[in-house]
Amino acid sequence: MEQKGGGVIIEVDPNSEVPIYQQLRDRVVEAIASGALREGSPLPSTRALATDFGINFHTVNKGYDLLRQQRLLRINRKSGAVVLRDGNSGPPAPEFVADWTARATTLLAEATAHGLSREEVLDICRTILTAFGESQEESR
Amino acid sequence: MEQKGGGVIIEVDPNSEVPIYQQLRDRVVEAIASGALREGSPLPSTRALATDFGINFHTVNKGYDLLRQQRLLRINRKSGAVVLRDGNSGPPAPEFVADWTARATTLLAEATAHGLSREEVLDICRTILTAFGESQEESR
Amino acid sequence: MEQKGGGVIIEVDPNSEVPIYQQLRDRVVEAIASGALREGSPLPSTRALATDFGINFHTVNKGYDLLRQQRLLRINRKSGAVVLRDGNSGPPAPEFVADWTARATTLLAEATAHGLSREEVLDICRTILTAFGESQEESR
Amino acid sequence: MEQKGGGVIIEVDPNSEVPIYQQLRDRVVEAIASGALREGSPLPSTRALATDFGINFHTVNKGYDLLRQQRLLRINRKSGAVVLRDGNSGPPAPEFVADWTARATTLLAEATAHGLSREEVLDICRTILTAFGESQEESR
DNA sequence: GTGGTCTAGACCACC
DNA sequence: GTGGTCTAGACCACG
Repeated sequence: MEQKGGGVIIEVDPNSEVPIYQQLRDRVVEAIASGALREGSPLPSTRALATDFGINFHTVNKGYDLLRQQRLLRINRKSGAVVLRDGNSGPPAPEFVADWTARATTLLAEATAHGLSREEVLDICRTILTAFGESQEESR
Repeated sequence: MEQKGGGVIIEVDPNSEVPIYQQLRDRVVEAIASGALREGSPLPSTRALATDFGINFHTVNKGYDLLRQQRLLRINRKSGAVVLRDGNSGPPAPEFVADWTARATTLLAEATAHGLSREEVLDICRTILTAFGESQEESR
Repeated sequence: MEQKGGGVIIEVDPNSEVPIYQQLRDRVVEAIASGALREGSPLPSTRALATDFGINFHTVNKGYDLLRQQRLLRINRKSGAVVLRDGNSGPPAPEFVADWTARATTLLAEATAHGLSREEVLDICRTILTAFGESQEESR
Repeated sequence: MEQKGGGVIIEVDPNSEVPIYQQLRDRVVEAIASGALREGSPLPSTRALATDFGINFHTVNKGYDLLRQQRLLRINRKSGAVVLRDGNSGPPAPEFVADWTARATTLLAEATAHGLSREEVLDICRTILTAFGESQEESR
């Protein structure tokens, strides 16, 4: 999956533990967060992306469907898949925040239990979020 | 699963879509992060916890096994399951940090894509981590 | 478990003191080392292999799971179990080498303590490794 | 467990995955291979070693028993545990060689499957065996 | 009484 | 059809 400029945005690892459709979803979410994809950006057709990755197009379909369920993607028969929202499209739904907080709690607990200090965890998070922000600047 | 003081530490929802053994793992990790469980703390025997939750002991076994794989639990034939480390047991393995950071990237991307600002995300993380810290204070 | 050519690759002894799922893991590892199984080779479905061996499919599952944990097997819902790597799939992870060396130290110490000389031990190792290499040649 | 010279020979890690009695056995075998312990060398009494390690003396007993089963240790009520043989006490029993070769096959297969080449494996084995030999020189 | 192993059989989700 | 999950119940080794 490539950008107009030629930079490859998305890659998946067929040998990874995590299912391919899940990887696809994750990479698209990250691309939206980093600004590489924005509200209204078109995504490749499922078949095009499937041949691109050398995977079954049902797998791509499933990944897209996950994104649709999360209100990040709109899928039309004629216009294909279009990014439905990005970081600048307004505040999140309250139920999303609740669900996300629960999942964040588990993830942060894992870091804490393994010995990362409060400040180390926050530093990592800051670094990740800053990287998103900088990419957004660039892509404007 | 209860503490000496009588407070229930861990609960599991058999109707959730996330597997029971996974929930068990998550709750134990959170209990370690919050200080409710510490290095050396004994966990209930698989059979005892199973009857406690009204689930099969194999399910408990699988959850405990996940924690063992993550080096958070030691399982002995005689002494049962014992917490192997907590937040004060020293720094994490480098591989863990790398893996955790990758997972955190995806989770933070999700928040960003849905419209949470950098500061909002950091505030939520701070709140969660502070709650862990305060619980640890209490349990001293 | 058989090959196309008809040769039986894997056998398991239900009366051994070593657990069946462990035997299964060991035999698969040896089959990969000898070239009988290669990167991409499909393994029988858990249920099929179970009836083949006259054992329960949960036991096969556990053996397959061990191989998955060691990054030797990929398990998909649709394509079943597939060998993830073999001797020609690139160098090992450093952690693996460290862990393996520790285990090899104990095993070689055992031979030395029982009176096998340095050269005798190396000869046995050479013979085993050569047998692996020859099988790989044949299966090309 | 210490030598006359003061050097600690044996240490066990209570937090390891591998059972303590197994670690004890492994360390004793390695000590014999390296020449730190020789035919006739006395081992500490089970109770002394147990208090030394801060473990149950039954655990030490079990470790010693494994060594007795392998004809490496003789246990008398009055004279305590004595090393029964070392690398210079003559050739091994044929059945030991057969059993050892089978276990070595599995271990070497693991290395091969993970990508270590024949020569790399042999180099590691040579290094380990050389380290044993050099220690034996020193301890003469 | 503990965990470890194995069997048997059920239902689910996915493709 | 596949694997994933859960339940139920059995026997063993260990301590």
